[in-house]
Amino acid sequence: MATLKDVARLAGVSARTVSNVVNDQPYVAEATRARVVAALAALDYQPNQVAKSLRTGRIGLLGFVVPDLSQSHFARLASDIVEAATARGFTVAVDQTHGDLERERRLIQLGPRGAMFDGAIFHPEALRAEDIEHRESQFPLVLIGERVAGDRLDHVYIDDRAAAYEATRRLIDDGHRRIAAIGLRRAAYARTAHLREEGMRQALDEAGDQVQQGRHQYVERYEVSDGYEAMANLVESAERPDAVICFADMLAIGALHRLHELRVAVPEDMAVVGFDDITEASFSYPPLSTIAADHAEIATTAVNALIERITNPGAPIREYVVSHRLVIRQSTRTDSTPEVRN
Amino acid sequence: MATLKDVARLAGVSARTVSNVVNDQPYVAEATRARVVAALAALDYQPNQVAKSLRTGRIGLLGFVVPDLSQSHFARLASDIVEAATARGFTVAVDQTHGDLERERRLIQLGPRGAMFDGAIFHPEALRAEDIEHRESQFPLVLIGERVAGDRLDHVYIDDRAAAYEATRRLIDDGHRRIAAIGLRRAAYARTAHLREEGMRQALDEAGDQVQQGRHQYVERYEVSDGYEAMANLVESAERPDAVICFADMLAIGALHRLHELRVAVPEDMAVVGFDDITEASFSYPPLSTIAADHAEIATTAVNALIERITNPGAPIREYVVSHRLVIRQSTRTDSTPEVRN
DNA sequence: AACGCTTCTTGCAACGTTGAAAGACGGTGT
DNA sequence: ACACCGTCTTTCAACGTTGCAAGAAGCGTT
Repeated sequence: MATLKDVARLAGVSARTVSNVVNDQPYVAEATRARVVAALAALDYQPNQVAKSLRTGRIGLLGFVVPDLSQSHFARLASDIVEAATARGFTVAVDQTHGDLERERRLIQLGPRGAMFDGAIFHPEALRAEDIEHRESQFPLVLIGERVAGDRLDHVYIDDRAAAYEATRRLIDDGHRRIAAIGLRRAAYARTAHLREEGMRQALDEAGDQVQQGRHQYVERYEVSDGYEAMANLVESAERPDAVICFADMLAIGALHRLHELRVAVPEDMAVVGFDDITEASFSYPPLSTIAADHAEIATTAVNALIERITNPGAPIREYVVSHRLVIRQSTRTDSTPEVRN
Repeated sequence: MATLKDVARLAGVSARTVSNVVNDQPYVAEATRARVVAALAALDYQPNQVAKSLRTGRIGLLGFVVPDLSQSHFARLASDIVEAATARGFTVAVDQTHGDLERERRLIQLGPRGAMFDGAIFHPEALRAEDIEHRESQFPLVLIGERVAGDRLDHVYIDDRAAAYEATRRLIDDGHRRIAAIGLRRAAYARTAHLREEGMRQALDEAGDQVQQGRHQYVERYEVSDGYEAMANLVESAERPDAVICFADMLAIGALHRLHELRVAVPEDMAVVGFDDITEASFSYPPLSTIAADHAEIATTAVNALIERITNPGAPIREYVVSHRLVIRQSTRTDSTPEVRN
C-alpha cells in the first residue's frame, strides 16, 4: 500500500505537499498539484484511515448496540442508522448484548471495545437507572428505545404519554365502555410503563363516568405468555372489559391467543391495541392495531444527537422526542378509518 | 484519557514495561507488575485501539456489506456474523449498497471506506463476474449468497445443484407428474440459476418418462410480479404443470398470488416450492415450502474464511459449501412428513 | 537595495502504541 | 577476577498522518 512518502518521492515533493493535495488545501501551485495527482494515480494511493484517526482523534465510526440484531425492529433501525450515519460521513459498527446486564453495564462504562468508536447509539434492555447514575465514562452515548430514567445521557424516544392517550381516546371514540391495560409495572425504574399508564388514565379521566376502567394487569416481563395470562384474568373477571391496551405487541399477541382460544370476537367483543409495531403485529390474527414509532426519524435523530455530543461534549444533556402514530389494523374497529399500513 | 506514558510516570517505570504488563508479557517482576497494575487502575487506563492498530497493522474490524440490512435474511445473517466475529475477537461494521452497481464495484476495488477494515464479507446483488475479474485490490474479501462466478475471490454458498435436485425429488415422490421451474436465467453470469436448473433437470431425467417437464419460465428479475406473470403463463398453458419450483421465494409468493386469484388449490392442484426461506415464506398463504440455507453456518464459515484470508493472504482461493435443508410447509403435500420449522 | 506581502513548500514533531535490541542487575561457573 | 547466563527493564524508532511554524521564491513598493 502506497503512503504519502512514496507518492512524495515519485512526485519530487514533500509528504506534506502531497497531503495538501489530497486534502484540497489552498496554496498548492497548479503545476505541483498536477504532478502530485499523477503520482497519486500511478501508485493508487489510498489514505491510511488509522493513521489519520490517530493524528486527528476522529475515527469516523459510530457504534450501534442492540439486544439482538436479527429482530426486525432492530434490523430496520440499523438500516436507517447506517443511512443516516453514511450521510454524515460515518461508518456504523454493530454489536449485540442479548439483554445481558453485565455486558450492558460494561458498555456504558467503557464504550464499546475500548473506545474504538467515536460514540455509540445504545438500545438497552436490562439496564437500570442506577447503572447510569454510577457512570464515570465520558464516552459519547445516546440511548434509544426504553427509557432508563436519569438525566446523565441523551435519550431519543416517543412521547409515551401522548401515545397511550391517543390509543385510549381512539378506543373510547370507537364506542368501548370498559378499558383495561395489560403491562403496568410497579418497579420504579419502569418509566416507560408509568408514562403510558399516565396517558391512559388521563384519557379515561377526561371521558368521565361514561367509560369505566378495567382491572389493569401488572406483569413482570413483556413476553407472549405474560399477555396470555393477563388476558385470561381479564376475561374471567366479573368486570370484563371490552377493550385492552397492551404496553407491548408481545403482550398483545399473547392476549390475542387467549381470546382466540376462548372464541371471543376481536374487535367486536374485545378490541386490542399494542405498542411498538413489531413485524409480527401485521401477521397476527387478526392483524394488530398498534402504536408505531417512526424508526427513520429515530435513526436520524439519534445519529444527529450522537454527532452533536461527539463534537460538543459539554453541551447540556437533551431528550429528543420523535413522532409516532396509531396504526389501525383489524384488532380494533376499522369502520371509522381505513387501515393504515406502510 | 490516560496513556501508557501517564501510567508509566505514576508507577515509576517506562512505558514499555506498562505495555508489557497490559499485554501479559513474561519477564515482569512481581513487585513491578503490582505497582503498574495499581497505576493502571488509578488512572483507569484504556488502551488506544487506534494507535495499536497503526503499530500492528491489525484493526480488529470486519465489514459486512449487504444490499439492505432491514431485510430479515440479511438481518439474521448480520446477527450471526456479529456473534461469530466477536468470538474471534473482531468487531463488525455494516454497510448497505441497495444493490447499486457502482457502489458494489467501488467496494471490491478499494475495500470499504478506504481500508478502515481488515477485510469484508460481501453479499453482492448487482455485481457480475467481469467486475471481479478486473479487480486489482488485494483487500481481503469473502463473497456470500449469489454466485458471481470467477475464481478470484473466496465464496460461501449452498450446493444449489443438490438443493434443486432434492426439491424436485420431493415433488416427484409426492406424486407430481409435470413439474416446471420459474426463474431460469439466460444470462451467462447467472450461475446460481444455472446450477439450480441443472439439479432440477437431473432429478427429472432420473425419473424418466413417468414425469414430464413443464414449460420452464425465464425471468429477468426475481420480484413478486415476475413470479405472478410466470405463473399466469403456466396456468394458461396447454401442458399445465401440477408443481413448480421457484428459484426465489419472491417469485413463489407472486406465483401463489396468481394461484389464489384463480382459485387453484395449493398444494392439491399445484404444489409450489421456493428458495431462500425469507421471513415472508412462513406467512404466505399457504405457508411456503422452501430451501433454507443454514444461516448460522454461513456466518461462521464466512467469518472463518475471511480471517483465514486476512492472516494468510497468499492461500489459494476457496469455495465453501454450507448445508441447506428443504423446509416443508403447506404449499407442498405434508401428509408424508410433518412440517419442519425453526 | 531593502522591505514587506503573498504564494507556495518544507521540516519537525506528535498522536499512542509495539518490535527490536541493548542495558542493567544479580547469580553462577571457571 | 572475569565471562556468561537468565531475568528484568529501558531506549529508540517506527507505523502514516497532520498541525505548526518557519523557509523560500516571486513581486511590488518605498
